[in-house]
Amino acid sequence: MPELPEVETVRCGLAPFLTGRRIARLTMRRPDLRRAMPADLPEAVQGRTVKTLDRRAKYLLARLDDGQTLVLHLGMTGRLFIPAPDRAVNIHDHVTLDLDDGTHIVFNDARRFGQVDLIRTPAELAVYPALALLGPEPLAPGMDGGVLHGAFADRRVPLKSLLMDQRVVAGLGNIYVCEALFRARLDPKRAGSNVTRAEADRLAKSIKAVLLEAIASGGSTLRDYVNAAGAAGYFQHRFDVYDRVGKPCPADPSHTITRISQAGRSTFYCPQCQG
DNA sequence: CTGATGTCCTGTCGGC
DNA sequence: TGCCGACAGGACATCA
Repeated sequence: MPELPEVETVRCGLAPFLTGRRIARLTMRRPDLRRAMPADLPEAVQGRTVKTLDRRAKYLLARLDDGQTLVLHLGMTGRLFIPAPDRAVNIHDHVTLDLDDGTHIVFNDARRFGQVDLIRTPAELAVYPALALLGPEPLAPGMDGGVLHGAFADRRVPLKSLLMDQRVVAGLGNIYVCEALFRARLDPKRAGSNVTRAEADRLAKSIKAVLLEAIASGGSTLRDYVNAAGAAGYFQHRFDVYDRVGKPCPADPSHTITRISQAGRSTFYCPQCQG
């Protein structure tokens, strides 16, 4: 579900509530997500104070005062939010957090593709596989066309798949890959190795632009995503190509947005503009 | 190494 | 209205 802009929106919304607060209680209502949560998670974090809530790619990292890191990934349908006072407990509320000031936070994930894990030490954090293999943050100052061009060299994989690969650039998913490729007017089927430096520059700028705009809009809400307060984002109204099969191309209304399948996922693009 | 496919799980939507 | 299949924002394993 949530790609980088949605995760960043959640982080911004929850950080003020979590930062400096002590975890009074963590409740595991259902530990068997895609990977099981550690059985001793509640005891391990109880009484600890959250120093910061950070984001790496699509992962949220709550740094605790004893050197532990609580890792959360929202998968496809995960939500992390502060429920309204009258909200009833839902069967997909897998973890709840109670903070020392009475704040209540819910991790809800219908499809259970998400992840909640505890990294016990900084040393363990440094080698945690899911994080250690991640490529550069797309919004980092150093992430430019040169980085992409280097990562694309000798790769015959299509651009779409390369950008979905979290080792190439970390945090993009199906929506923003499609949107960035359209903005850069690049064919999703193009092999990485024949992308020029100028095209890579264009792509890097397009990725940054679409992510920043999406973050400014509070992310995208298709089915499940909601921000920290449980509200929907707005960026879905500004998609150029994603989920717009048969609709006119925003750049030239005489063209039609088309859907193809790449690596088992839908790709939306304009065959003329991105030819 | 590559690229395609399958898998985890539940919900929703469109078509009949 | 009800049923059924297709599809869904991620990440990873497995296969040829």
